[in-house]
Amino acid sequence: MLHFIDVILPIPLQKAFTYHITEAESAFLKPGMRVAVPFGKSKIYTALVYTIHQNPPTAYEAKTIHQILDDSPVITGSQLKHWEWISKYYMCSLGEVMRAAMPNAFLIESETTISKNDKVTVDESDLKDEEFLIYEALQRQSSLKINDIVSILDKKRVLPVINSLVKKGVVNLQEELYEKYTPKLVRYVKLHHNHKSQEKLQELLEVLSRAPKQREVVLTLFTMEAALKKPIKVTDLSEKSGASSSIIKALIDKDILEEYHIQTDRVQFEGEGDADAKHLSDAQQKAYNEVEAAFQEKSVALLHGVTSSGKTEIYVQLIQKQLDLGKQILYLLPEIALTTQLVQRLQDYFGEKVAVFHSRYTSNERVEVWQNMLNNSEKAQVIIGARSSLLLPFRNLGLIIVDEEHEQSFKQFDPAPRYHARDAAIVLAHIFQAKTLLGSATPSLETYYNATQGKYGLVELNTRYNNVVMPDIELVDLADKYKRKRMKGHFSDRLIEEMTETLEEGHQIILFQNRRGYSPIIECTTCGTSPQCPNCDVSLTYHQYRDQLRCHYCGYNSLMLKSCQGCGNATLDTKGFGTEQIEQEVRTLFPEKKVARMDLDTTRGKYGFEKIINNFEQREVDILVGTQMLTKGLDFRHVKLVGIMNADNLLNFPDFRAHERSYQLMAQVSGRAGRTDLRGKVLIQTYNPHHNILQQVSTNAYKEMYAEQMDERYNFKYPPVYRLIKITFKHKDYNRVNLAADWYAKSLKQIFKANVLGPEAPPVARIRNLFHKNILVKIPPNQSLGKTKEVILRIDTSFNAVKDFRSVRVIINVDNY
DNA sequence: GGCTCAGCCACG
DNA sequence: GTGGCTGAGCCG
Repeated sequence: MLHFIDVILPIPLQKAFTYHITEAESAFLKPGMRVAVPFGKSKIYTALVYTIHQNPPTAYEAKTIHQILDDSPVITGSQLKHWEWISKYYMCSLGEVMRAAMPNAFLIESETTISKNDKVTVDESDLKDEEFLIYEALQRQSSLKINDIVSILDKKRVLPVINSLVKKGVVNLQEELYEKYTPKLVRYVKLHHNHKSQEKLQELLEVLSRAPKQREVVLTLFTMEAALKKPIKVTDLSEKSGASSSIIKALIDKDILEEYHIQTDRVQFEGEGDADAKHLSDAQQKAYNEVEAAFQEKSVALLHGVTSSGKTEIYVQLIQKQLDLGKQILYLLPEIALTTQLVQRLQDYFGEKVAVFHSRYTSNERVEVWQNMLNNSEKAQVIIGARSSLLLPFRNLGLIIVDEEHEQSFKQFDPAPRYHARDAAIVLAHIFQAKTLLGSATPSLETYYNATQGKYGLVELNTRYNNVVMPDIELVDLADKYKRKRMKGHFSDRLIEEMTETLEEGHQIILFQNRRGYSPIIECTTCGTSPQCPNCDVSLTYHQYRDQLRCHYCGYNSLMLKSCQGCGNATLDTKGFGTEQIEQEVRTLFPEKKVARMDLDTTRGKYGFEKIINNFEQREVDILVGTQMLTKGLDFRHVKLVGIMNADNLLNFPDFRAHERSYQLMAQVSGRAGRTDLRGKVLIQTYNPHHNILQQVSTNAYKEMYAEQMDERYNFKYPPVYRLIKITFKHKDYNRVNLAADWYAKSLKQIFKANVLGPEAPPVARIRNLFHKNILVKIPPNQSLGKTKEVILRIDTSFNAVKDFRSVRVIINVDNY
């Protein structure tokens, strides 16, 4: 009997790949183990065993695997089930899910190295110039990597040269595999076993009487061992005894001390772990009870609690309950809200049981969390993480909390898998028969819809913790202020008054402007031309702090122009404004106050935003200017005033969710005001003070907003009433994208008729020199989502059969909102 | 003519 | 994803 495995490879291919294995391997391998397999002409990749079977492939001879990498699965069965759902629902390959889920260190790849063949005497005249260069380099170095050769020859295509050398027998090729994960080893010391007996010890101390420093070290080691009763780190010994590492090394070299290594976790917990959970207020207790009651009947519940209502305390109670039942908890947050503040708080309650997982972790750190979870270790009972932590190997999940449920950053856009963490969380919980709690002060329409339809339980929490009053929200009419010349730059007299007062009282201010840079458009007042990005169809944004023009789509940048490229006049003017300009104006208005800016440009780097948040927390900054980053579940205690510089560019955003988003954004920023005993103040500057959304924000009328927006969604057939699938086409040839998109749309329309919109060019029709076109498929409530996807896949297959279309990149985005 | 580069295909 | 093949374009 022949044995085979189908494997998942971390590449975007739908196909299954079959390899031949021996009978012994077949008995040993289990789904979820990693194997190294040859793929393509020379490379070796990490693959995951998917199925083990006895069906030989008919069309080809299966290759054999290179080696087995694990002795037990690194992927659990429930994980595979979840991956399958993601791959099917979001129309991507299992390989793409695998790539997103697995820490990089698990995905070893081979690297080709070249060494010289000593068995052959080389006739140097037989070598071409390039071949000789490599031959020469090998005289000095025993082996070369492909990259080394690229730099020796200074060109990209080096493989033909190498192949020719192999043919001539001058060199040999090896494929080397590297295990990328390196455990962190900590050095420990103990007394060398030669000196363990009492008499030997006496002897030793006498010998050392002439080396007081070394004697001191040995004595310190004894006291430490006696006091701590656990292994002694070299660093600790050095610190306690005041001896330098060279003294300790001398003792080790003399076989007086013995060093050894213990593998340790890179991620160490810091919290106390014994803090008592805060007592719930009556309102919180009531909400907690209602959540529990909802879970009796439904597997998902929405906790709709106004900003500062103390949702976290309720989560803490729910987590404690699951821990008592011996279950794991996943606490999902938008990436940016994963600050040390919050993690610290939870570690104070749950100590070592808390594990954190997010994209700023290094590959090695991720492997450690992964391993802890596979072992169902005590250290991985409460997982706090961003979107991607959904893909971890849970063993015994009892509850998933999705906090700030409305955040759009839960949806992954690029690359595939384009999953929504909230929805994928509900499916994951279902696999474990666990519960999901969605929390938000401004729930997304689709979630609130599901809650009102009875699909989810609904719990409302309307009082703020400690009975802090909701902030007072005032709308400022910009048209009127400009007409009456009450503006200084982009600040109305009202905003300046409130700022002055707040600063005098010693409180802090947040200013919100949803655009980074200094100004989004530079325009020549003589001829009207404005500098455009050479690769994208957008105008360049001026960034003053580097005196640069930058494209926010492709990263292109150039120095700020001195004069217009069109007419040569030095009559350049700025249009529109971003965070930089606001920051600058604040400095002029309040020169003695400290201002900081928080946007993509100031938060690059591993701890970029944490630094800004901490500075603000510590009150080293009085005024914080920022983009929507400010809204994501950050806790600032001393902010009294929030200013929204211009609400209109939010409201006018070309997207069916613009109004919903604007409400959420403004309500969330407003929620940052007035945390302590004083009432917060929010000023919203706008040209449309009578806009319904602004009225609803200022009166905190979520339900009105919901009802009105739902009306529009019904009328215009948008989610949550209809579902959406967006299909994007990209190609560097304008005509080809158009033809391809037209063909695709025509095929779709034959089946879905008027529910196919487009093809339409997006507002920015060219990005990185690729032209874009979109088709939107709307799916009515009574139409099967699964069937719809089948039709799309069928059309996609025939599309790819057309030779001219194959090179057009097609991106299918399910639930593209 | 020979070389390089881009586009396209297949990979088990 | 990546190497190999093929045809188009460019310099000597």
